[in-house]
Amino acid sequence: MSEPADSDRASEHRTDLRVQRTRRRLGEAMVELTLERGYDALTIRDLTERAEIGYATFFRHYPDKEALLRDLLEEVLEGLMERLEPLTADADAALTGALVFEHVREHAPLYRLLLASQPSVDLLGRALEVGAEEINRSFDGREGSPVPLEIAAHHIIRSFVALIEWWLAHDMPYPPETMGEVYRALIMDPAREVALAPRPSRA
Amino acid sequence: MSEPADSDRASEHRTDLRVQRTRRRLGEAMVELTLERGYDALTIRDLTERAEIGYATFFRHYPDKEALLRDLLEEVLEGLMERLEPLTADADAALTGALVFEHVREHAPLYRLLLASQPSVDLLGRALEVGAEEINRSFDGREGSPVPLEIAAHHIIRSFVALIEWWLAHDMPYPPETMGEVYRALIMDPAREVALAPRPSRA
Amino acid sequence: MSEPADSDRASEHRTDLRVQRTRRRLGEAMVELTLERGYDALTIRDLTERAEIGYATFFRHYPDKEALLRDLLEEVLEGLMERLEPLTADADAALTGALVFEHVREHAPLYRLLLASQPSVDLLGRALEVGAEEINRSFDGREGSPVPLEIAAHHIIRSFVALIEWWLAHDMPYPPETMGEVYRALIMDPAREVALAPRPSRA
Amino acid sequence: MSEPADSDRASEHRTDLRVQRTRRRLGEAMVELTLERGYDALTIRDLTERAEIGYATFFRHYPDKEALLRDLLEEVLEGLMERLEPLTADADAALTGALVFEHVREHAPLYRLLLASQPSVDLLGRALEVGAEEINRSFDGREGSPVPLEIAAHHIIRSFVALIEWWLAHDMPYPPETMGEVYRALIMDPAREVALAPRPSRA
DNA sequence: TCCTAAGCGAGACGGTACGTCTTGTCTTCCA
DNA sequence: TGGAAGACAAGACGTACCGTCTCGCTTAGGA
Repeated sequence: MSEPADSDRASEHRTDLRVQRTRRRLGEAMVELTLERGYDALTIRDLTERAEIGYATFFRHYPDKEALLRDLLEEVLEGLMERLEPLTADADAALTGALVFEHVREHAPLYRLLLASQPSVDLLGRALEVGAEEINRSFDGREGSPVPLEIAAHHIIRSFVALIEWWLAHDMPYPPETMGEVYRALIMDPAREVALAPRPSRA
Repeated sequence: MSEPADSDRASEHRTDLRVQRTRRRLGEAMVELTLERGYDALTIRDLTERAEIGYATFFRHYPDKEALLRDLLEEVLEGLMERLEPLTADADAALTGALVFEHVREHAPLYRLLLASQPSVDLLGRALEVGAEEINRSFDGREGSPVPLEIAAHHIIRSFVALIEWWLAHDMPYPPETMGEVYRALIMDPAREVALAPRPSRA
Repeated sequence: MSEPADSDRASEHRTDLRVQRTRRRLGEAMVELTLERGYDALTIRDLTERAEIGYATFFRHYPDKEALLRDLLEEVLEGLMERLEPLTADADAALTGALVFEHVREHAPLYRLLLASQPSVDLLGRALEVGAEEINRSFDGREGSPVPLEIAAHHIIRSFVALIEWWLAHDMPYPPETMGEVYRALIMDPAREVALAPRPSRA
Repeated sequence: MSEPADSDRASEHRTDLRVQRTRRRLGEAMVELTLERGYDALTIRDLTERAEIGYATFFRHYPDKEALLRDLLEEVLEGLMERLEPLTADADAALTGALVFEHVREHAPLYRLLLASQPSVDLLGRALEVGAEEINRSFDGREGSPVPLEIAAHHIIRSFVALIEWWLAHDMPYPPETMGEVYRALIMDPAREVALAPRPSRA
């Protein structure tokens, strides 16, 4: 159940079992090697040797290293974005935050990959800008305050990710629920208070 | 006058004026090209061509691309660290924060370079860990709270940098003083409250 | 009816009509493409595309490009060798020569293929050495002369082929009979005179 | 004295001693390996390994394998063409022929290379067509005969080369003078007689 | 007439060579 | 004599081709 849908990754070759096996091996090699030696230092030859496939075969599946990375992260990034959406003004921050941390824990290797490869290919960054914009809209129309709204939105998203990074780097020492509380206390509640003067009652 | 102390950068060639000229040109080329095309995409050949020096000459001054980067950023990173130190529990957050933003504005190109090259060579990251540790120590001994101290320290540092990033990316639309206030309201005050004293019960 | 005996070409697949069709198409593609672009430049993919058969199917019939070539040329080479045999010392050179040119004209495409592929796969060369040896034997025992017999034999064969090459390259501008005469006058008669009898002193 | 002018081979790099060394090594490797395994079978990697230079270095000197071949053969082909020119109707065939065989003997390895690479890159063939045309012109205006002039010219050139081929393949068993006589007796005199009815007196 | 063996198209795959590009070292040349 | 120019080794990249293989579909030709 943890790897249910290998089916929809890339556009072609969907049916052949060999194709799935090759791509799975490449993905595993990518995760392992990126965490061992860093994304940039990886050679395509390294990947194919670790995956035990032919060198040229790599290019039959992906045009370059980054394409494989995207393919691997696409799914988890979508999952993250879905769970980030509810971070609107009114939702229960601790709860929705905890759900994100749960998701991170379930896909820890891919999240580590996402963060380790961030520098070269800023997949995360571009996704987060979308997220920030969304929060910006959801807050919009509320009463102003000393802190501009767009700054608050950006702050929420970036600080959240920094929290995730810290959590993974320290091997998830607290449960997702605790991290959700931390998120609410340290990030979401202050942002609400400061960017939207009267904090909406959570009933 | 603006760049008086070229003296201590690298180990050799200290006296020759040509050496200073060569390094200055390389530094300028690095800043320009990194902002144009990204740090990773830069070739040493690109740098030497833009700087109008011989290809091999580069290696007489720096062992690789990263060494040039370090040389350029060393100074500004030190300046940043100095201004980050006062961010202890009791200092006036808005004021000390504003000083940091002032420093950023004065060295905007180098800060852009610092942030643009962040992925590949995490100079900033390692510096910030030191900063976080420092904050951690300055907070230490205080009374506990729902948010672990180390998380709060990490959060303060990272969120601050994210704020700087946003400010630079949006071409510094607010004055440093305003940004200092934002920093205090959005980051420092909440962190103090939540990590150093039992938050008032919300029930 | 024009190609009745496709039966003995290769060892297997003898009965199936589809096999014969596939091989015929490959042969035609080989002839066309070699004359268009040269034997060496041909890709097996080119052949199968022109022949409108599957790529892998090629290898079900021939282990490599050269095997197809051999298969195509085997028959015509045998025909050539048969017609070269009578070129002994005493036969009527003009007549037997003309028979060879007739054979060339009848199988002009294959002879062009033979000559165009000569460099890479010296089928012709090895066949001709056999021919030269045969002539050598047929001349043997005759009286010596200023020109060593083995040289004369080699000369007869090679010059003959050069004549054929010229004739094909210029689109057979003379009838086989004329070429037979040319062969006799330019090659065979002089060789006889010079290798078999003491040439009259020119002093 | 046998290899006096390495200086003018290709267009650039003329002065550097390293360049000359590299090219000399590549040339030697080309000659050795072509005679060992054939021109077509040669890999650029083979050449660079035998020459003990880096793989990529090859391409700094020649765009491909054929360019190296041309560079090597340019000089000797010119020498051959010069010595082929005097083969006009009136020159002393045995003498001028002998000069060609001398040239071949002096540059035997390069001539072997020329003949071994003939298939793929018909340097020789194209040169010889020029030679044949020249002979054609020099004969022209003479009285006709049963053998068309253009055929005779082609025959002279091709048969001569076939003679050279035989001589090299059999390790030059006769001296150049003898081969010059053979050439006159087997090729030139008959061609004169048959293509230009009254042979011009040589006195 | 059916049914079984085969030929066949499609295409994934491992492997190898190519020609290009970049890095860092080292040598040659020149001012 | 010291710095600029650039040749060089090493090796990654992405492309092209070869020859092998497996999977299903179709079809020939014997029962």
